[in-house]
Amino acid sequence: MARKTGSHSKITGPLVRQAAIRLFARHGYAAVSMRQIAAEVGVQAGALYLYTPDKQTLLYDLMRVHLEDLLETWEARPKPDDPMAQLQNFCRFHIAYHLERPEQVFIAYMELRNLDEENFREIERLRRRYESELETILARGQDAGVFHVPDNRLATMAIIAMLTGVNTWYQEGGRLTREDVAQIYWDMVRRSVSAGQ
Amino acid sequence: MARKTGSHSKITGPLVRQAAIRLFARHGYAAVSMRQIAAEVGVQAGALYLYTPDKQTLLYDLMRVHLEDLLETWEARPKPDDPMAQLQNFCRFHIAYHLERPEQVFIAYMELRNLDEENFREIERLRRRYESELETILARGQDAGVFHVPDNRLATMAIIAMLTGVNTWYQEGGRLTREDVAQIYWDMVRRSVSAGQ
DNA sequence: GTCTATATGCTGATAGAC
DNA sequence: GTCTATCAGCATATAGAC
Repeated sequence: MARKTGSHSKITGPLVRQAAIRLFARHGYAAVSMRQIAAEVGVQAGALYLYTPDKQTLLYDLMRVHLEDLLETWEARPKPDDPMAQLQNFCRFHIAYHLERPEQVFIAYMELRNLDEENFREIERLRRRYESELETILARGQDAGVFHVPDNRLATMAIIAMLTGVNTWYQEGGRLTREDVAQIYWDMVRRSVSAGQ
Repeated sequence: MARKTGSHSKITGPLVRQAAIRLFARHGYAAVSMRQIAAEVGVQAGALYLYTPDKQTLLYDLMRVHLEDLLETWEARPKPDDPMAQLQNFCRFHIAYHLERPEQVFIAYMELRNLDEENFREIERLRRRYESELETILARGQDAGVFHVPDNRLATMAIIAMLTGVNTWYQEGGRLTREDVAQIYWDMVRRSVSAGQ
């Protein structure tokens, strides 16, 4: 792991972030020491402070960037016209995006309580922005008479919890591909917001 | 917080468990020290070791007892005959039981990675036993032609994630009572496993 | 840009007095 | 049953050499 002295600032920064993601996801923020992160990167602990002012900011930045990327990617995605296609689009996007980066997703959910109050508020603001994207789709579909949802806010939370839950059990190379899973979940979501039998 | 010297073993044990639940749920296992737990109880740190051999076992016991109580309470509950009523029964039970003890639920989900390998296996075994209760209900309903579920295992995971998600946003004394929430979620679950339009 | 060395303080757990 | 005192180790963060 040892690395020779030299100029590496352009690559060490990302390596620090990558090592922190791996270790925070596996052991938890509080259980991981700056020494462990440094060892993973191949530098001494002191050198980390060239790339982050402190451990707390390192965690906050990981979560903030994750949520900003999520929102940016979603917003850049072409949007279908009708509500049913919009909901399908959201479900497929959510599952695909979250399965693609399980460690960041895990950190963003599990380490909220380790954020400073101010950092916590900003992360929650970003999360609410994402949730409101789905809530808007549901509201429009409800108005159009396509969806029959007893409560928009609850349906939003229920669907997001259901979709994000895939990350807790999905295993690459298992019985089902990501597309299989996305298809099956979309089928359940579709029926959960459609008129009952 | 200070407490006078004396014989309190019958109450101190439960108080230690209660304090650990509160603190682990709020700050996370790794971030909580034995000294903090002791201070919350009103004893010195050394006294805790009369009630648990070590910190790891304290965590494990909290999670194990929580899951054992969950299973025991579920198993003692009268079971309806037809699959639709069984599913409704499960949904209402799950939401009610989990909203009643949010801290234990939180710990049981968030602190899995802080368990020793052996302890982890036992906790996972208990969780699987609970999940299989729902899976069995879905399988029977599928056989009876009442449910139309594309994949039993996935539907089980999807429904449990959806129901447990209530704990992340529900606030006592808010817009909706627990019964309102249980009713709305049951409505969505029912439609998600019924034949589509 | 990275290193070594260090400050200051907290950690889990134990020993022995009362 | 609880206390005080303590061990040995690791934590975050910084200072200064190269």
